[in-house]
Amino acid sequence: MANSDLRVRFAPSPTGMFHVGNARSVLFNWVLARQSGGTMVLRIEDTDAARNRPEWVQGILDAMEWLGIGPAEYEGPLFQSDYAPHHREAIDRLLAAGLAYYCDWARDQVIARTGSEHKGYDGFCRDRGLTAGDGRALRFRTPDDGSTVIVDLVRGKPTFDNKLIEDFVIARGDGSPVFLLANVVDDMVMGITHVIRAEEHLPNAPKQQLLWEALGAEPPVWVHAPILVNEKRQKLSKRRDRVALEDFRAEGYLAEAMRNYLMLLGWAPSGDREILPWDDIVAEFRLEDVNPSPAFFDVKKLRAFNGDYIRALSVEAFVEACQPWLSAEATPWRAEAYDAKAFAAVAELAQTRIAVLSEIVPMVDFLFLDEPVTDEAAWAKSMKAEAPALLAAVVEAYETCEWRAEVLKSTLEAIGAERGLKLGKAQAPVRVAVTGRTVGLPLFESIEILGRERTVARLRAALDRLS
RNA sequence: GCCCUCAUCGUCUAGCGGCCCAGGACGCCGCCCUUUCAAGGCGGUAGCACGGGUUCGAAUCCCGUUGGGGGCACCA
Repeated sequence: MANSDLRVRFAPSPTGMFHVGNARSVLFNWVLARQSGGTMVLRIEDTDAARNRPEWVQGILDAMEWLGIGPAEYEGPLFQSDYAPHHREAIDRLLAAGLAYYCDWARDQVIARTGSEHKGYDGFCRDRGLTAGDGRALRFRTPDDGSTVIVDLVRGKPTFDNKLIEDFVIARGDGSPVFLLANVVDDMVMGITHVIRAEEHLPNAPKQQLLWEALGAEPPVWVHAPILVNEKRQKLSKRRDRVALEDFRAEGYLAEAMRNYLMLLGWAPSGDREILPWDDIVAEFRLEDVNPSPAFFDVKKLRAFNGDYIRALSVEAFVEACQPWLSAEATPWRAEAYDAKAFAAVAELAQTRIAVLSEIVPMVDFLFLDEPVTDEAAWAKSMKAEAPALLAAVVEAYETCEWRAEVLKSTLEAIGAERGLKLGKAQAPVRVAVTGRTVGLPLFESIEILGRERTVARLRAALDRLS
């Protein structure tokens, strides 16, 4: 699609958390703008004072930047609150055209009148000729017959019976515009041609299209992307589910993996590929091919993607990527104890063993801790009857043998063999004594890097504990 | 309740009337490799919701049923 006139927008409200659903929405918008040579505008919908704080806005900008959508990639940020004059003007026009009227019925009165919470407003104030007044909201006069058909790139042409669209509120009793109106006016003023958002907005589309038409403008093309659901198939919620982009980032998910995974929810590239270069995704993505049904946001699969991305990193890049977790204030070891060279030496071995970057900490902590954190279950499982004698023999040998992984291995192998133990069995008590765990990096390479002094000391400590 | 919407392995999906007794990926299970654990390799498990049509032929088209989801504020 080459259409440099295309203008899309990402319009989050600064509610304090950028979640994966938001991430997918920006990505869809941005990809479409990018591949058409069009423009994406970022509009912060800050009209609700209750949920509007400067740091939340920064959070949106940061999240986008992390995803690879920096300031140069969009127009804005524009703020809805700056467009109040336009909202006012639109309201006046609708009023003048007889398409809007004042109504003093509050929600609970509407409910009392119809006897149901879900029947909705029935147009009671339509012809009461109310003028502007304190507490009187402004309602839009919707058509009595016909239907409203919206053009939606992923869903075809959803059709709504106008009779069923109530005369909805466009301005509150205090005169302030409501989302339905403000959102439309902003899109009109900003020249938006394609409104790409989540499916939860689908029911708003006919109302908004009616507004576009009433205001004399050509409605946009709509795109209602399927919502993301949890394992119980409910819409992802920040209260219930793990959805904050920042949390995934803090846990060590790579932005590249995240955006690749997100784009594959509801869409698939050609061929049997899933993990593919971002440029390929940008080139191939088609909104028309997006599956309209809700998609489960599967963290397990995201994790698998992330592991793939981690393994695809060069060792240098991997070392670099791990730094935030190794030098964080929360590391279990003292900051001075961290040894960059030692880490660089084991990095390659660790790279295939973690799926999210934060897992690097328990993987290498034994190198920087004065004493390893001993997992008691691991200890109980590995320190069997033959352990004392075996460890004693290992101490003796390790005090003098050449300090190289191959030698350390063959030495232990020989000691094990004397006792009828294969290497797999013989290494267990040594591993627990040195690293505190039953699983981890290849043992002899780890020991070589740890050094003779510390290794022997740990073996001795374990021996002490056993006696 | 009303409106809208969706429906291929447990999950994400390929499939757009014959190439499909349905392909890939995640998960799960085996085997190989192996210094634990990973990674990697090989193999396996499992699906077209149901019922009617249309057609020589349907996962693919139509209708209905069932089931899922979203929405129904003077929030956004």
